[in-house]
Amino acid sequence: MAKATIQDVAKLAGVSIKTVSRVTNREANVRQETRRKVQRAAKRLDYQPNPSARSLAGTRSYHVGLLFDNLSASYLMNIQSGVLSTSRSEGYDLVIQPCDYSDPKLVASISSMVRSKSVDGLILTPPLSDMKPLLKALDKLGVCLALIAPADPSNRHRSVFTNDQDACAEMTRYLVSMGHQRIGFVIGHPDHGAIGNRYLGYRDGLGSCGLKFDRRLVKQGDNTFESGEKCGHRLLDLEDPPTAIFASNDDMAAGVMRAVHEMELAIPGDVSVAGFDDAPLASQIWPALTTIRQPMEEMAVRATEFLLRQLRGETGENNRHTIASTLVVRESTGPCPRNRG
Amino acid sequence: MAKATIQDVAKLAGVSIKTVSRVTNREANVRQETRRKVQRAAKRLDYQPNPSARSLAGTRSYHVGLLFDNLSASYLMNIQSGVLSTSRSEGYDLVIQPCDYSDPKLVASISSMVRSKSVDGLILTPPLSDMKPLLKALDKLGVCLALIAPADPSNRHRSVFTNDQDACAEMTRYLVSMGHQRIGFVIGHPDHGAIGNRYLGYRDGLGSCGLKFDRRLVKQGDNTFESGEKCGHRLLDLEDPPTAIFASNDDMAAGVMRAVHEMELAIPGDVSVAGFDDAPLASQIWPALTTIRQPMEEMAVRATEFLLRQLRGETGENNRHTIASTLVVRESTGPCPRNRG
DNA sequence: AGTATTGTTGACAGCGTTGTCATCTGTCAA
DNA sequence: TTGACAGATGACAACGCTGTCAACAATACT
Repeated sequence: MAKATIQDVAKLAGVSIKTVSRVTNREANVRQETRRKVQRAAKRLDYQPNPSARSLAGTRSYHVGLLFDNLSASYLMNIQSGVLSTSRSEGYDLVIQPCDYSDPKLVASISSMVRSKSVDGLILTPPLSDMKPLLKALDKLGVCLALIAPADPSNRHRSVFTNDQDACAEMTRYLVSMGHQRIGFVIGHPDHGAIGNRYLGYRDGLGSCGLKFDRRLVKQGDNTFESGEKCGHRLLDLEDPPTAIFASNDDMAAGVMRAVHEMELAIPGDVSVAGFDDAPLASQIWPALTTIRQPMEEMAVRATEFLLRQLRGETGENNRHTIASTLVVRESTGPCPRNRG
Repeated sequence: MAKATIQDVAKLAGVSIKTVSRVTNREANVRQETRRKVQRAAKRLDYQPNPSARSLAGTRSYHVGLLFDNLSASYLMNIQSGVLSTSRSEGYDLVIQPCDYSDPKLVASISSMVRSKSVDGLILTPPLSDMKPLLKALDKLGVCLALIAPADPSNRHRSVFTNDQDACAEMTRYLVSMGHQRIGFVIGHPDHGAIGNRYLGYRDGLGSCGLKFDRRLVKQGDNTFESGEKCGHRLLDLEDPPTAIFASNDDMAAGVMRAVHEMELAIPGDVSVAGFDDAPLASQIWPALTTIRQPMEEMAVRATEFLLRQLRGETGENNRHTIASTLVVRESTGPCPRNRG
């Protein structure tokens, strides 16, 4: 009942261990018949290559790393789940590395981790996917990279994007279609790349509806609930407050909702609130949040596929993949009060 | 700049590789002076033992596994974070394994995973930590185990508990102290062990306040938001509905809150709502949820320490560790309406 | 027919570490 | 002084696999 090794399979199949190795690694130049013989033997013995031996002998570690900054971000579990299932299914193992993006020694500590764990490739989530010095250092180390939602669609690295900008333009147009003329916006963390595109989408949306952009209706948040609450208050305290507020993520939108409640205003009766992400929170809050669903897990799957393809040496022609985010209308948005009966 | 190996260290220190190995593994019978010489050399070369070589040559894999059932549970990130940092700091690596506890082939698939990844030890979260057949199978495989929040405090495995029962009794007494006489309760998923203790605590609390227990005020949920909403409606539809509802976790409490909102009742004006966990949701919802804070990350740290100690062969006298959960009063609970002005 | 080319297979040497066993040193009792 | 013994160190064979290279078979081209 001891674990079967490559030797056992070779003996049972009547070939050399090297041939078994070839079959296991899907190498070319093995006769169909031989291949099948080996596969049957492997199956009968429930053979599973020893990862340690593989990485010790070979040049690859069969590890991919997932780097993320903020443990508490609600979407991380989804990303992790996508990366995990995809890499596992291709025989790779996942090494998880939380890190602090504000740490001045970040590049050094990640580099050292990459070397000591010897990962073949790395998947970066925002805001790490935007840190040029980090990317450069990792390139130099020779690790393959795949980026999730970087701000800048440079072609140097394989990246997965969502159409943040278009989706936000759509959300804005939707709000306008409900009669809102003064729409507040809460910007996300400035270092968190792709989230900046949401602001651009907001402006696009305003523009395409012929509404003039008003700088006073835009406040700077930092992706946290607390910052959303603060910005919400600042917007509602304006002389001519907005009738709708669009926040760059759901956490901040929830913060805005709290501000609205604290002012004893009704949602969406007095103020409509919209978010972005479709975090679990969005549907569990009252009233349920109108938001934009970003298929995080799918993005992670795509990014991992990108990475693995690259590790296999396949030179895909396309380095970028865009995944559509979609508007989800729930209860937190409604007609503009001034336009109602 | 290539990675230093044990050979390099041995040469620099002027000893054999075996001695370096002894020092690295803190083995006995090495002269102080020799030990120091080796340590200096290792430091100078930034030597880090190759994990693959270690596990290939030795009997241990330096991997601990984390098994969990439900990817979406909000506390998983915290658990993972605790396990990760603790095991990493002791030179162990983490292998994550999401699984489906309702899968009839669960035991088989986990066993095979344990063998193929060859983990030295495993940390189980609910409801996996309660599945006797699984525990038995893993015991037979010879893996060390540490359980997080199992229902049954058997002494066979090292486990970490919270005082769910006491904390819930306290919450119940708190609600009674606010004048509530009819307190509804939403039970958690029946397979999710420790959560059952919360129901016991609720009954304890009622008892210690001299309130009679009313079976009609108790509804069975399954830990999800949706089940909380459903139970909330069933409770509020009673002829003599409760003035406070205590749900076994925050997700269900949020569901109850939605039900209350849908009935156009005020929180806590008409109905008080309380939860358990102190998930992020609890403080981001309006009104912020009164709940019980369960220090998940700390539990994970303790469980991991347990496991690592066991792997090191230290036979601790105590196999159990209890961590205190604490009441967090926020805005969703208030005086009973009938008792007010 | 002979030669070059391509496809298929195996022998064997590592990869960096630990486990086993042998060797060497020094200490202590007889 | 000798022998016994524990402590300290090293030589060397694994561990299970991949990479390299050589050998051979089959096919295509002169």
